Amino acid sequence: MTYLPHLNSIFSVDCVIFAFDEGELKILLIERNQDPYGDWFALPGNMVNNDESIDTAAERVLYELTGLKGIYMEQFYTFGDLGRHPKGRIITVAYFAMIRLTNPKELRPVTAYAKNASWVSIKELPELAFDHKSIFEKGFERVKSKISYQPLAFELLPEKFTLTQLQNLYEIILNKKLDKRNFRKKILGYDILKELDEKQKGVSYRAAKLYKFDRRKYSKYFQNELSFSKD
Amino acid sequence: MTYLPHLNSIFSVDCVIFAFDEGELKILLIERNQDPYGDWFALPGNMVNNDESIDTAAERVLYELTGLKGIYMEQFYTFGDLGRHPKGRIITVAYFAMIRLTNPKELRPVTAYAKNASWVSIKELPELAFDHKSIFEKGFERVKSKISYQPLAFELLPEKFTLTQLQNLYEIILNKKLDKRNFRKKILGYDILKELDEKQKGVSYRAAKLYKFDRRKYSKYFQNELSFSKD
DNA sequence: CCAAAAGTGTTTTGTTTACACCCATGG
DNA sequence: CCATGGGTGTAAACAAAACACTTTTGG
Repeated sequence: MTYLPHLNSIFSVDCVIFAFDEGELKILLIERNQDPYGDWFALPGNMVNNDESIDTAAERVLYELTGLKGIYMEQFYTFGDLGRHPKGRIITVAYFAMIRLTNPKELRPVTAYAKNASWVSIKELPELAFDHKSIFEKGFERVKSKISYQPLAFELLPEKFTLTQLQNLYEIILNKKLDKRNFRKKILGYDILKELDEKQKGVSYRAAKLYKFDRRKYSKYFQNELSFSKD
Repeated sequence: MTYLPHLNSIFSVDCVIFAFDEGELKILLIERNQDPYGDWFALPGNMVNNDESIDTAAERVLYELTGLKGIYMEQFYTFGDLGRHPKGRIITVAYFAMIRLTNPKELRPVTAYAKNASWVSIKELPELAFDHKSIFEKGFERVKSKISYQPLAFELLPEKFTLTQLQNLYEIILNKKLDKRNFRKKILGYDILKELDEKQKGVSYRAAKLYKFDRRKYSKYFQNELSFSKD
Protein backbone atom coordinates (compact mmCIF):
# COMPACT_ATOMS: atom_id res chain seq x y z
CA MET A 1 0.00 0.00 0.00
CA THR A 2 2.99 2.23 -0.22
CA TYR A 3 1.61 4.30 -3.04
CA LEU A 4 -1.32 5.37 -0.91
CA PRO A 5 -1.19 7.92 1.84
CA HIS A 6 -1.57 6.53 5.32
CA LEU A 7 -4.38 8.53 6.71
CA ASN A 8 -4.84 6.71 9.97
CA SER A 9 -8.52 6.73 9.36
CA ILE A 10 -10.82 4.66 11.43
CA PHE A 11 -14.07 3.14 10.52
CA SER A 12 -16.68 1.27 12.39
CA VAL A 13 -20.03 -0.37 11.92
CA ASP A 14 -23.17 0.48 13.87
CA CYS A 15 -26.28 -1.64 13.95
CA VAL A 16 -29.93 -0.81 14.36
CA ILE A 17 -31.27 -4.16 15.51
CA PHE A 18 -35.03 -4.44 15.40
CA ALA A 19 -37.24 -6.89 17.23
CA PHE A 20 -40.95 -7.17 17.84
CA ASP A 21 -41.67 -7.73 21.50
CA GLU A 22 -44.78 -7.28 23.62
CA GLY A 23 -46.57 -5.63 20.75
CA GLU A 24 -43.91 -3.04 20.31
CA LEU A 25 -41.11 -2.44 17.89
CA LYS A 26 -37.85 -2.29 19.81
CA ILE A 27 -34.19 -1.81 19.09
CA LEU A 28 -31.19 -3.07 20.96
CA LEU A 29 -29.26 -0.40 22.80
CA ILE A 30 -26.08 -0.67 24.81
CA GLU A 31 -24.89 1.43 27.68
CA ARG A 32 -21.40 2.60 26.98
CA ASN A 33 -18.72 2.08 29.55
CA GLN A 34 -16.08 4.42 28.26
CA ASP A 35 -15.70 8.00 27.22
CA PRO A 36 -16.70 9.82 25.20
CA TYR A 37 -20.35 9.50 26.07
CA GLY A 38 -19.60 7.22 29.01
CA ASP A 39 -22.85 5.84 30.48
CA TRP A 40 -24.84 7.02 27.48
CA PHE A 41 -27.09 4.78 25.48
CA ALA A 42 -25.83 3.99 22.02
CA LEU A 43 -26.38 1.73 19.07
CA PRO A 44 -24.26 -1.39 19.19
CA GLY A 45 -21.21 -0.98 17.03
CA ASN A 46 -17.55 -1.65 16.81
CA MET A 47 -14.41 -1.02 14.86
CA VAL A 48 -13.92 -2.98 11.68
CA ASN A 49 -10.88 -5.22 11.91
CA ASN A 50 -8.26 -5.24 9.22
CA ASP A 51 -9.01 -8.79 8.25
CA GLU A 52 -12.79 -8.69 7.97
CA SER A 53 -15.23 -7.20 5.53
CA ILE A 54 -17.69 -4.61 6.77
CA ASP A 55 -20.54 -7.09 6.41
CA THR A 56 -18.64 -9.53 8.58
CA ALA A 57 -17.96 -6.86 11.15
CA ALA A 58 -21.67 -6.08 11.36
CA GLU A 59 -22.48 -9.76 11.78
CA ARG A 60 -19.85 -10.01 14.48
CA VAL A 61 -21.29 -7.09 16.43
CA LEU A 62 -24.70 -8.69 16.32
CA TYR A 63 -23.33 -12.06 17.31
CA GLU A 64 -21.39 -10.72 20.24
CA LEU A 65 -24.50 -9.15 21.68
CA THR A 66 -27.16 -11.68 20.87
CA GLY A 67 -25.42 -14.94 20.07
CA LEU A 68 -27.34 -15.02 16.80
CA LYS A 69 -26.00 -15.79 13.37
CA GLY A 70 -27.53 -15.92 9.93
CA ILE A 71 -29.77 -12.97 10.64
CA TYR A 72 -31.09 -10.70 7.94
CA MET A 73 -28.93 -7.58 7.87
CA GLU A 74 -28.71 -4.83 5.38
CA GLN A 75 -26.33 -1.95 5.03
CA PHE A 76 -28.26 1.29 4.68
CA TYR A 77 -25.96 4.29 4.91
CA THR A 78 -22.51 5.50 5.80
CA PHE A 79 -22.04 8.41 8.14
CA GLY A 80 -18.88 10.41 7.74
CA ASP A 81 -19.40 13.95 8.88
CA LEU A 82 -16.40 15.61 10.42
CA GLY A 83 -18.03 16.41 13.72
CA ARG A 84 -19.76 13.14 14.36
CA HIS A 85 -17.19 11.82 16.80
CA PRO A 86 -15.60 14.18 19.29
CA LYS A 87 -12.29 12.41 19.28
CA GLY A 88 -11.65 12.45 15.60
CA ARG A 89 -12.77 11.41 12.21
CA ILE A 90 -14.50 8.08 12.39
CA ILE A 91 -16.60 6.92 9.51
CA THR A 92 -19.29 4.47 10.38
CA VAL A 93 -21.20 2.13 8.12
CA ALA A 94 -24.70 1.52 9.42
CA TYR A 95 -26.70 -1.70 9.16
CA PHE A 96 -30.13 -2.69 10.23
CA ALA A 97 -31.02 -6.20 11.33
CA MET A 98 -34.32 -7.89 12.00
CA ILE A 99 -34.40 -10.53 14.65
CA ARG A 100 -36.95 -13.00 15.87
CA LEU A 101 -37.10 -12.88 19.64
CA THR A 102 -37.33 -16.25 21.25
CA ASN A 103 -38.77 -16.46 24.66
CA PRO A 104 -35.87 -16.21 27.04
CA LYS A 105 -34.90 -13.02 25.16
CA GLU A 106 -31.40 -13.66 26.28
CA LEU A 107 -28.75 -11.17 25.53
CA ARG A 108 -25.15 -11.58 26.27
CA PRO A 109 -23.50 -8.22 26.45
CA VAL A 110 -20.04 -9.64 26.52
CA THR A 111 -18.41 -6.86 24.62
CA ALA A 112 -15.73 -4.84 26.24
CA TYR A 113 -17.23 -1.50 25.40
CA ALA A 114 -20.73 -2.08 26.78
CA LYS A 115 -21.78 -2.64 30.33
CA ASN A 116 -25.36 -3.48 29.49
CA ALA A 117 -27.63 -4.16 26.56
CA SER A 118 -31.39 -3.96 26.45
CA TRP A 119 -34.38 -3.78 24.18
CA VAL A 120 -35.95 -0.35 24.07
CA SER A 121 -39.21 0.59 22.41
CA ILE A 122 -38.66 2.97 19.54
CA LYS A 123 -41.33 5.15 21.06
CA GLU A 124 -39.32 5.67 24.22
CA LEU A 125 -35.82 6.08 22.98
CA PRO A 126 -33.47 7.93 25.31
CA GLU A 127 -30.92 10.39 24.02
CA LEU A 128 -28.25 8.55 22.14
CA ALA A 129 -24.51 9.05 21.92
CA PHE A 130 -22.82 10.60 18.89
CA ASP A 131 -25.11 10.90 15.87
CA HIS A 132 -26.82 7.65 16.69
CA LYS A 133 -30.22 9.25 16.74
CA SER A 134 -29.88 10.18 13.09
CA ILE A 135 -28.55 6.76 12.29
CA PHE A 136 -31.55 5.15 13.90
CA GLU A 137 -33.90 7.46 12.06
CA LYS A 138 -32.40 6.80 8.68
CA GLY A 139 -32.46 3.06 9.32
CA PHE A 140 -36.05 3.13 10.45
CA GLU A 141 -37.00 5.13 7.38
CA ARG A 142 -35.41 2.50 5.23
CA VAL A 143 -37.26 -0.28 6.99
CA LYS A 144 -40.54 1.57 6.66
CA SER A 145 -40.15 2.04 2.97
CA LYS A 146 -38.90 -1.48 2.26
CA ILE A 147 -41.54 -3.24 4.30
CA SER A 148 -44.16 -2.47 1.67
CA TYR A 149 -42.46 -4.24 -1.17
CA GLN A 150 -40.17 -6.74 0.51
CA PRO A 151 -40.97 -9.36 3.10
CA LEU A 152 -38.93 -7.89 5.92
CA ALA A 153 -41.73 -8.20 8.41
CA PHE A 154 -41.56 -11.99 8.58
CA GLU A 155 -38.06 -11.77 9.98
CA LEU A 156 -39.46 -10.25 13.15
CA LEU A 157 -42.25 -12.74 13.76
CA PRO A 158 -42.07 -16.26 15.15
CA GLU A 159 -41.93 -18.86 12.44
CA LYS A 160 -45.63 -19.58 12.82
CA PHE A 161 -47.86 -16.56 13.10
CA THR A 162 -51.43 -15.47 12.61
CA LEU A 163 -52.55 -12.94 10.05
CA THR A 164 -53.57 -10.61 12.83
CA GLN A 165 -50.09 -10.69 14.30
CA LEU A 166 -48.69 -9.89 10.88
CA GLN A 167 -51.12 -7.05 10.42
CA ASN A 168 -50.33 -5.61 13.84
CA LEU A 169 -46.68 -5.55 12.96
CA TYR A 170 -47.32 -3.74 9.71
CA GLU A 171 -49.50 -1.25 11.52
CA ILE A 172 -46.82 -0.54 14.05
CA ILE A 173 -44.08 -0.12 11.52
CA LEU A 174 -46.13 1.98 9.14
CA ASN A 175 -47.81 3.78 12.01
CA LYS A 176 -51.29 3.53 10.58
CA LYS A 177 -54.34 1.39 10.87
CA LEU A 178 -54.99 -1.09 8.09
CA ASP A 179 -58.26 -2.61 7.02
CA LYS A 180 -58.44 -6.26 8.04
CA ARG A 181 -60.14 -7.55 4.94
CA ASN A 182 -58.02 -5.60 2.53
CA PHE A 183 -54.86 -6.57 4.33
CA ARG A 184 -55.67 -10.27 4.17
CA LYS A 185 -56.77 -10.11 0.56
CA LYS A 186 -53.53 -8.46 -0.40
CA ILE A 187 -51.07 -10.52 1.58
CA LEU A 188 -52.70 -13.80 0.61
CA GLY A 189 -52.86 -12.62 -2.97
CA TYR A 190 -49.08 -12.48 -3.12
CA ASP A 191 -49.09 -16.21 -2.49
CA ILE A 192 -46.01 -16.19 -0.30
CA LEU A 193 -47.63 -17.60 2.82
CA LYS A 194 -48.20 -21.24 3.58
CA GLU A 195 -51.30 -22.02 5.56
CA LEU A 196 -50.55 -24.59 8.24
CA ASP A 197 -52.86 -27.29 9.60
CA GLU A 198 -52.46 -25.77 12.96
CA LYS A 199 -54.12 -23.19 15.13
CA GLN A 200 -53.21 -20.77 17.79
CA LYS A 201 -53.35 -22.21 21.31
CA GLY A 202 -54.14 -20.87 24.73
CA VAL A 203 -56.37 -18.00 23.70
CA SER A 204 -59.80 -17.48 25.19
CA TYR A 205 -61.46 -16.79 21.89
CA ARG A 206 -61.66 -18.43 18.51
CA ALA A 207 -58.20 -19.65 17.64
CA ALA A 208 -56.66 -18.25 14.49
CA LYS A 209 -54.97 -20.25 11.77
CA LEU A 210 -51.23 -20.25 11.75
CA TYR A 211 -49.22 -19.40 8.68
CA LYS A 212 -45.59 -19.42 7.79
CA PHE A 213 -43.67 -17.49 5.25
CA ASP A 214 -42.86 -19.63 2.23
CA ARG A 215 -39.47 -18.63 0.97
CA ARG A 216 -39.70 -20.97 -2.01
CA LYS A 217 -42.83 -19.36 -3.33
CA TYR A 218 -41.42 -15.95 -2.67
CA SER A 219 -38.23 -16.46 -4.62
CA LYS A 220 -40.21 -17.99 -7.45
CA TYR A 221 -42.11 -14.80 -8.03
CA PHE A 222 -39.70 -12.17 -6.86
CA GLN A 223 -36.35 -13.58 -7.81
CA ASN A 224 -35.35 -10.15 -8.98
CA GLU A 225 -34.85 -8.78 -5.49
CA LEU A 226 -31.82 -9.65 -3.48
CA SER A 227 -32.29 -12.46 -1.01
CA PHE A 228 -33.83 -11.02 2.05
CA SER A 229 -32.62 -13.65 4.43
CA LYS A 230 -29.61 -15.87 4.63
CA ASP A 231 -30.55 -19.48 5.11
CA MET B 1 -7.95 9.04 19.78
CA THR B 2 -5.68 7.10 22.06
CA TYR B 3 -8.38 4.81 23.31
CA LEU B 4 -9.03 3.55 19.82
CA PRO B 5 -6.85 1.13 17.94
CA HIS B 6 -4.99 2.62 15.05
CA LEU B 7 -5.96 0.44 12.20
CA ASN B 8 -4.37 2.36 9.38
CA SER B 9 -7.47 1.85 7.38
CA ILE B 10 -8.01 3.72 4.22
CA PHE B 11 -11.22 4.81 2.71
CA SER B 12 -12.13 6.44 -0.49
CA VAL B 13 -15.10 7.69 -2.44
CA ASP B 14 -16.04 6.57 -5.94
CA CYS B 15 -18.53 8.35 -8.14
CA VAL B 16 -20.87 7.18 -10.83
CA ILE B 17 -21.46 10.41 -12.73
CA PHE B 18 -24.33 10.27 -15.16
CA ALA B 19 -25.03 12.53 -18.09
CA PHE B 20 -27.39 12.44 -21.03
CA ASP B 21 -25.56 13.04 -24.27
CA GLU B 22 -26.42 12.35 -27.88
CA GLY B 23 -29.49 10.44 -26.87
CA GLU B 24 -27.53 8.11 -24.65
CA LEU B 25 -26.98 7.74 -20.96
CA LYS B 26 -23.30 8.00 -20.23
CA ILE B 27 -21.02 7.89 -17.25
CA LEU B 28 -17.69 9.53 -16.71
CA LEU B 29 -14.74 7.15 -16.69
CA ILE B 30 -11.10 7.85 -16.10
CA GLU B 31 -8.07 6.02 -17.37
CA ARG B 32 -5.82 5.20 -14.49
CA ASN B 33 -2.18 6.11 -14.67
CA GLN B 34 -0.84 4.02 -11.86
CA ASP B 35 -0.85 0.45 -10.66
CA PRO B 36 -2.74 -1.54 -9.73
CA TYR B 37 -4.93 -1.56 -12.82
CA GLY B 38 -2.65 0.91 -14.62
CA ASP B 39 -4.24 1.97 -17.94
CA TRP B 40 -7.59 0.45 -16.97
CA PHE B 41 -10.81 2.36 -17.06
CA ALA B 42 -12.26 3.13 -13.65
CA LEU B 43 -14.86 5.21 -11.90
CA PRO B 44 -13.54 8.54 -10.70
CA GLY B 45 -12.66 8.37 -7.06
CA ASN B 46 -10.17 9.43 -4.51
CA MET B 47 -9.06 9.05 -0.93
CA VAL B 48 -11.00 10.94 1.69
CA ASN B 49 -8.83 13.50 3.43
CA ASN B 50 -8.66 13.70 7.17
CA ASP B 51 -10.26 17.09 7.25
CA GLU B 52 -13.22 16.58 4.98
CA SER B 53 -16.49 14.72 5.25
CA ILE B 54 -17.21 11.94 2.81
CA ASP B 55 -19.83 14.09 1.10
CA THR B 56 -17.26 16.80 0.62
CA ALA B 57 -14.77 14.31 -0.74
CA ALA B 58 -17.30 13.16 -3.32
CA GLU B 59 -17.99 16.75 -4.32
CA ARG B 60 -14.29 17.37 -4.62
CA VAL B 61 -13.75 14.40 -6.91
CA LEU B 62 -16.52 15.63 -9.13
CA TYR B 63 -15.21 19.17 -9.13
CA GLU B 64 -11.68 18.15 -9.98
CA LEU B 65 -12.85 16.33 -13.08
CA THR B 66 -15.65 18.51 -14.33
CA GLY B 67 -15.24 21.88 -12.71
CA LEU B 68 -18.83 21.63 -11.56
CA LYS B 69 -20.18 22.42 -8.12
CA GLY B 70 -23.61 22.25 -6.58
CA ILE B 71 -24.49 19.10 -8.48
CA TYR B 72 -27.02 16.62 -7.21
CA MET B 73 -25.14 13.75 -5.59
CA GLU B 74 -26.33 10.94 -3.46
CA GLN B 75 -24.48 8.34 -1.50
CA PHE B 76 -25.80 4.88 -2.37
CA TYR B 77 -23.64 2.14 -0.93
CA THR B 78 -20.34 1.35 0.75
CA PHE B 79 -18.15 -1.41 -0.55
CA GLY B 80 -15.84 -3.07 1.92
CA ASP B 81 -15.09 -6.60 0.88
CA LEU B 82 -11.65 -7.83 1.75
CA GLY B 83 -10.60 -8.69 -1.75
CA ARG B 84 -11.84 -5.62 -3.53
CA HIS B 85 -8.44 -3.91 -3.70
CA PRO B 86 -5.34 -5.98 -4.42
CA LYS B 87 -3.07 -3.84 -2.29
CA GLY B 88 -5.02 -3.99 0.92
CA ARG B 89 -8.21 -3.15 2.65
CA ILE B 90 -9.76 -0.06 1.23
CA ILE B 91 -13.35 0.73 1.94
CA THR B 92 -15.06 2.92 -0.60
CA VAL B 93 -18.21 4.94 -0.24
CA ALA B 94 -20.03 5.22 -3.55
CA TYR B 95 -22.02 8.20 -4.83
CA PHE B 96 -23.95 8.86 -7.95
CA ALA B 97 -24.26 12.29 -9.51
CA MET B 98 -26.43 13.64 -12.28
CA ILE B 99 -25.00 16.35 -14.44
CA ARG B 100 -26.31 18.60 -17.16
CA LEU B 101 -23.90 18.59 -20.08
CA THR B 102 -23.37 21.99 -21.59
CA ASN B 103 -22.22 22.20 -25.10
CA PRO B 104 -18.49 22.33 -24.94
CA LYS B 105 -18.69 19.15 -22.79
CA GLU B 106 -15.43 20.24 -21.32
CA LEU B 107 -13.69 18.04 -18.87
CA ARG B 108 -10.60 18.86 -17.03
CA PRO B 109 -8.87 15.72 -15.95
CA VAL B 110 -6.41 17.51 -13.82
CA THR B 111 -6.17 14.86 -11.17
CA ALA B 112 -2.89 13.16 -10.52
CA TYR B 113 -4.24 9.67 -10.71
CA ALA B 114 -5.96 9.88 -14.10
CA LYS B 115 -4.45 10.48 -17.47
CA ASN B 116 -7.75 10.90 -19.24
CA ALA B 117 -11.44 11.19 -18.59
CA SER B 118 -14.28 10.59 -20.99
CA TRP B 119 -18.00 10.00 -21.27
CA VAL B 120 -18.86 6.44 -22.08
CA SER B 121 -22.29 5.08 -22.94
CA ILE B 122 -23.52 2.68 -20.34
CA LYS B 123 -24.26 0.27 -23.16
CA GLU B 124 -20.62 0.10 -24.16
CA LEU B 125 -18.80 0.04 -20.89
CA PRO B 126 -15.33 -1.45 -21.00
CA GLU B 127 -14.03 -3.67 -18.24
CA LEU B 128 -13.48 -1.63 -15.16
CA ALA B 129 -10.81 -1.73 -12.49
CA PHE B 130 -11.39 -3.20 -9.03
CA ASP B 131 -15.05 -3.90 -8.28
CA HIS B 132 -16.13 -0.80 -10.16
CA LYS B 133 -18.45 -2.77 -12.38
CA SER B 134 -20.53 -3.81 -9.37
CA ILE B 135 -20.42 -0.28 -8.03
CA PHE B 136 -21.75 1.06 -11.30
CA GLU B 137 -24.48 -1.57 -11.39
CA LYS B 138 -25.66 -0.87 -7.90
CA GLY B 139 -25.67 2.85 -8.57
CA PHE B 140 -27.59 2.46 -11.79
CA GLU B 141 -30.13 0.24 -10.05
CA ARG B 142 -30.64 2.97 -7.49
CA VAL B 143 -31.14 5.60 -10.15
CA LYS B 144 -33.60 3.40 -12.00
CA SER B 145 -35.70 2.85 -8.96
CA LYS B 146 -35.61 6.46 -7.77
CA ILE B 147 -36.40 8.02 -11.11
CA SER B 148 -39.99 6.87 -10.86
CA TYR B 149 -40.80 8.72 -7.69
CA GLN B 150 -38.23 11.50 -7.53
CA PRO B 151 -37.39 14.12 -10.12
CA LEU B 152 -33.85 12.97 -10.81
CA ALA B 153 -34.30 13.06 -14.54
CA PHE B 154 -34.45 16.84 -14.72
CA GLU B 155 -30.91 17.03 -13.43
CA LEU B 156 -29.69 15.49 -16.66
CA LEU B 157 -31.58 17.71 -19.08
CA PRO B 158 -30.89 21.25 -20.17
CA GLU B 159 -32.83 23.78 -18.20
CA LYS B 160 -35.39 24.11 -20.96
CA PHE B 161 -36.54 20.90 -22.50
CA THR B 162 -39.41 19.43 -24.46
CA LEU B 163 -41.69 16.72 -23.18
CA THR B 164 -40.39 14.38 -25.83
CA GLN B 165 -36.84 14.87 -24.61
CA LEU B 166 -37.98 14.10 -21.10
CA GLN B 167 -39.83 11.02 -22.22
CA ASN B 168 -36.82 9.77 -24.20
CA LEU B 169 -34.68 10.07 -21.11
CA TYR B 170 -37.15 8.09 -19.01
CA GLU B 171 -37.32 5.46 -21.70
CA ILE B 172 -33.58 5.10 -21.80
CA ILE B 173 -33.19 4.88 -18.06
CA LEU B 174 -36.09 2.51 -17.55
CA ASN B 175 -35.23 0.65 -20.73
CA LYS B 176 -38.78 0.49 -21.97
CA LYS B 177 -41.09 2.29 -24.33
CA LEU B 178 -43.65 4.63 -22.76
CA ASP B 179 -46.94 5.79 -24.19
CA LYS B 180 -46.74 9.41 -25.27
CA ARG B 181 -50.19 10.45 -24.14
CA ASN B 182 -50.03 8.65 -20.84
CA PHE B 183 -46.58 10.00 -20.13
CA ARG B 184 -47.64 13.58 -20.75
CA LYS B 185 -50.82 13.22 -18.78
CA LYS B 186 -48.92 11.89 -15.83
CA ILE B 187 -45.97 14.22 -15.78
CA LEU B 188 -48.16 17.31 -16.28
CA GLY B 189 -50.52 15.99 -13.64
CA TYR B 190 -47.80 16.22 -11.03
CA ASP B 191 -47.75 19.95 -11.67
CA ILE B 192 -44.03 20.31 -11.28
CA LEU B 193 -43.31 21.65 -14.73
CA LYS B 194 -43.57 25.21 -15.88
CA GLU B 195 -44.63 25.74 -19.44
CA LEU B 196 -42.54 28.44 -21.07
CA ASP B 197 -43.58 30.97 -23.75
CA GLU B 198 -40.92 29.57 -25.90
CA LYS B 199 -40.44 26.89 -28.49
CA GLN B 200 -37.74 24.66 -29.78
CA LYS B 201 -35.64 26.18 -32.57
CA GLY B 202 -33.85 24.84 -35.58
CA VAL B 203 -35.87 21.76 -36.14
CA SER B 204 -37.37 20.91 -39.50
CA TYR B 205 -40.72 19.93 -38.10
CA ARG B 206 -43.29 21.41 -35.82
CA ALA B 207 -41.45 22.99 -32.92
CA ALA B 208 -42.28 21.69 -29.46
CA LYS B 209 -43.07 23.78 -26.43
CA LEU B 210 -40.30 24.17 -23.91
CA TYR B 211 -40.77 23.44 -20.24
CA LYS B 212 -38.69 23.81 -17.19
CA PHE B 213 -38.75 22.01 -13.91
CA ASP B 214 -40.35 24.11 -11.22
CA ARG B 215 -38.56 23.43 -7.98
CA ARG B 216 -40.95 25.62 -6.02
CA LYS B 217 -44.01 23.67 -7.05
CA TYR B 218 -42.20 20.44 -6.44
CA SER B 219 -41.19 21.19 -2.89
CA LYS B 220 -44.68 22.43 -2.17
CA TYR B 221 -46.20 19.06 -2.84
CA PHE B 222 -43.38 16.70 -2.00
CA GLN B 223 -41.70 18.38 0.89
CA ASN B 224 -41.43 15.02 2.56
CA GLU B 225 -38.66 13.81 0.33
CA LEU B 226 -35.16 15.07 0.80
CA SER B 227 -34.17 17.91 -1.42
CA PHE B 228 -32.98 16.46 -4.65
CA SER B 229 -30.75 19.28 -5.67
CA LYS B 230 -28.58 21.69 -3.84
CA ASP B 231 -29.24 25.21 -4.98
C1' DC C 1 -46.68 18.96 -50.63
C1' DC C 2 -44.16 15.86 -47.94
C1' DA C 3 -41.67 14.14 -43.99
C1' DA C 4 -41.23 14.43 -39.20
C1' DA C 5 -42.53 14.99 -34.87
C1' DA C 6 -46.12 17.68 -31.80
C1' DG C 7 -50.18 17.52 -29.68
C1' DT C 8 -54.55 15.78 -27.91
C1' DG C 9 -59.33 12.26 -25.12
C1' DT C 10 -61.80 8.45 -24.35
C1' DT C 11 -62.57 3.70 -23.13
C1' DT C 12 -61.13 -0.37 -20.77
C1' DT C 13 -58.88 -2.67 -17.31
C1' DG C 14 -56.99 -3.34 -13.00
C1' DT C 15 -56.11 -1.77 -8.28
C1' DT C 16 -57.31 0.27 -4.02
C1' DT C 17 -60.52 1.65 -0.69
C1' DA C 18 -64.56 1.55 2.16
C1' DC C 19 -67.56 -0.97 4.71
C1' DA C 20 -70.55 -4.80 8.58
C1' DC C 21 -71.88 -9.01 10.02
C1' DC C 22 -71.69 -13.97 11.53
C1' DC C 23 -68.51 -17.55 13.62
C1' DA C 24 -65.82 -20.21 16.94
C1' DT C 25 -63.78 -20.67 21.33
C1' DG C 26 -62.69 -20.51 26.40
C1' DG C 27 -64.15 -19.22 30.58
C1' DC D 1 -74.17 -17.28 27.40
C1' DC D 2 -71.05 -13.80 26.74
C1' DA D 3 -66.81 -11.49 25.56
C1' DT D 4 -63.21 -11.57 22.30
C1' DG D 5 -61.07 -11.66 18.27
C1' DG D 6 -61.41 -14.72 13.63
C1' DG D 7 -63.04 -14.82 9.34
C1' DT D 8 -65.39 -13.35 5.04
C1' DG D 9 -67.33 -10.35 -0.10
C1' DT D 10 -68.99 -6.65 -2.79
C1' DA D 11 -69.53 -2.09 -4.63
C1' DA D 12 -67.42 2.43 -5.56
C1' DA D 13 -63.62 5.26 -6.56
C1' DC D 14 -59.48 5.82 -8.57
C1' DA D 15 -55.35 4.93 -11.28
C1' DA D 16 -53.15 2.77 -15.17
C1' DA D 17 -53.10 1.11 -19.81
C1' DA D 18 -54.46 0.85 -24.53
C1' DC D 19 -55.26 3.16 -28.49
C1' DA D 20 -55.12 6.81 -33.69
C1' DC D 21 -55.67 10.75 -35.81
C1' DT D 22 -54.96 15.88 -36.77
C1' DT D 23 -51.68 19.80 -36.60
C1' DT D 24 -47.58 22.42 -37.45
C1' DT D 25 -43.29 23.35 -39.50
C1' DG D 26 -39.12 23.49 -42.57
C1' DG D 27 -37.34 22.19 -46.62
